[in-house]
Amino acid sequence: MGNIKKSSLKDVAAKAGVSTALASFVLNGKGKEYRVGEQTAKHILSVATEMNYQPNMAAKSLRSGKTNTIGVVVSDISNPFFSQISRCIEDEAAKRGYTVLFGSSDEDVDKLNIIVSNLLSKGVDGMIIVPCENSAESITGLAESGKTSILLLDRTIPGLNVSYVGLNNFSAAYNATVHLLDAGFKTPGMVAYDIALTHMRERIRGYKKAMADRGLKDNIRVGYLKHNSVRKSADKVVQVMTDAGADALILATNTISIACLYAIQRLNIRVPERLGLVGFDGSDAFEFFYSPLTYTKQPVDVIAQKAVEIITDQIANKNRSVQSMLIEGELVVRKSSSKR
Amino acid sequence: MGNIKKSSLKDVAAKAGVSTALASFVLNGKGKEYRVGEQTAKHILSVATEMNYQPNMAAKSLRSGKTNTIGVVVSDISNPFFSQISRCIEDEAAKRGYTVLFGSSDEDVDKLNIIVSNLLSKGVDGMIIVPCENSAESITGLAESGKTSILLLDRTIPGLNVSYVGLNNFSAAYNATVHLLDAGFKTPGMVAYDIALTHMRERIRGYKKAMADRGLKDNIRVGYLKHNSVRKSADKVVQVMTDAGADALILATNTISIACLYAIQRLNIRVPERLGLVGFDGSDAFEFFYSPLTYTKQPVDVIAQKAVEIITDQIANKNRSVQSMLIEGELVVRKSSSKR
DNA sequence: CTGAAAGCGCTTACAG
DNA sequence: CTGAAAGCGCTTACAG
Repeated sequence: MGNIKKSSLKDVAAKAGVSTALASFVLNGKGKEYRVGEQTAKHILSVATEMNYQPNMAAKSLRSGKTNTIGVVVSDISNPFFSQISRCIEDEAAKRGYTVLFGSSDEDVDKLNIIVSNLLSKGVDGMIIVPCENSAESITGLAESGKTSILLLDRTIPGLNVSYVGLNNFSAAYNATVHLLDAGFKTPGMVAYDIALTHMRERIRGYKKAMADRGLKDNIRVGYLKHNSVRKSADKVVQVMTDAGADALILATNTISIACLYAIQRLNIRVPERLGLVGFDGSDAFEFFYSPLTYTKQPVDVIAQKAVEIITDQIANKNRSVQSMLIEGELVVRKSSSKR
Repeated sequence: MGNIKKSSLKDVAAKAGVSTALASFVLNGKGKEYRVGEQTAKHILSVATEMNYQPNMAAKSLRSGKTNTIGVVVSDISNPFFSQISRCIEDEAAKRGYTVLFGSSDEDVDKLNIIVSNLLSKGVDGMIIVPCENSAESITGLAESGKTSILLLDRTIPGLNVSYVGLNNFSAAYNATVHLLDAGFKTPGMVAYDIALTHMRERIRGYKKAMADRGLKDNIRVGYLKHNSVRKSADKVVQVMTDAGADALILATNTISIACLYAIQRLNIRVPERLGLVGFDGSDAFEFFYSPLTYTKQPVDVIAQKAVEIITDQIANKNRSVQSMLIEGELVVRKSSSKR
């Protein structure tokens, strides 16, 4: 039992009767490149396997300046949207030989800064960041420092020339609104967050534009939930908006959707008869709500895939070539938005 | 822009006009211990801040043999139960100065082995592992190698003397069964997975024991879902069990619960009139199912907290002192298990 | 084709 | 109270 010393490159080299250089070449698959004898190579490999050699990543990193690690800062990894996207990022990164380090900012700049700073210490080769409110300054600083590659996810920072992958929020909200209008609803409103982040702004803008395009400028109603008391404010906002005449609601995020469903259940409002509904992101809860929810589905796998693709590309090519990409959402139509 | 060189300890020391030793002591909070002059200490600290010094973790790890990192291997981080527990682990670990590295095994030994091997390379100080089927051998090997501290989560490996934190599955299932019987159901059955893992075995054992204690040995019915086609097999199993006379079901995991709810909805079985229900783990979906679900709640935060506490303790004390802990679940009673 | 050696950034006995 | 120096495990020019 216990304390079996891990074998080092040196041990392997010694046992194989070669120099550490040779062992290193072979073990890193650079045997051909450095024209190591085929016999020698095979021998080294078998010795390494036999000794159960595990390279010490700390040493590798220290020497190479690369960690093959990317940091991912989301809002909260226990939120279904982010846990799904994290899982996809993990898989996609693994395919490319990268390990992922996660952190949850809770939409708080201070936490975000601490996480970023830790990731920097860990020497991540790049970071995928979901920026939170008031994080523009520190992220800009990070980007300009050139210490690591950055890609923004889900939301971007206007004016900052950094890669970004996210949903086409504008069109998603636009389409949801048009869908409700086409289904016969007259005065759809939107329930959003009281935050100034781009994804939210774009969703609101998409809704407003659709209303304006249909000549319903005067019926635009946006209700704002407080980020730190979603459930409570949902009760109020849903009440206020329906009282004011909204006959349908576009729920601007996953969490907002759930919170509003609870509110609607409590307020006993009939869906879709008295209130049409379009949710965001999908959830098992949407299926079991008595009137299954129509919702905008984000292709999480595609988003994750593109994000990892771009960031690893950036890392590999050392090019600061900024690439951004908007992914189109998909409207999944169900009962909650059917007038009849 | 670009390529600002990160400042090293040496840079800080040079600028402060001291040796790297001194700088190292002070920056690691060991100034007192090594009796560094207070002036000197302050000066070093301010220079470090000014230069925005970030220690290079790779170098620290290489030198110290510690990474202040723990690896966490769950089944699937996008599964709500695991994403929640991961989040709690992250927070709890951060409090203690540890960073967490996650991996998802998908209940597959090969994937688990790859992840473990990667974590070992990364030099994690300890691992929290949710063992999957057939992983007993490799985990035993890992434990015996003494290369890292291990704690098993959610499930354990019988006969392996390793720390373990998980729910008291036996009593959770026992209580759920008794609850259904007390509520007036006569022939509750259990829907479980076709796997031999301890958490599942214990839940089944708890159910059977409760039935036996109530003299209902002959009415014991356990239906097994296939792990790789949960939804499909749920349709069949629910049908078969109700046909066979089950008037209530205990759903043995979160995923099983959701799958069975879909099946019940499709089969149009009235809950709780024709079928009483107790789910597992909690979910928003449970709330919106037309007959809100009674369920066994796992205190995820406590489980995560204990797990991190024990593993960090093990790491710090280098003691192989094995500690195990069973956490009691809580039955949240709702409509789905009320006869009237 | 192969080996000896420098050096990545840090910590820590060891001297003073 | 402070400094010079070894060494953690690896990679990679540089010689041969």
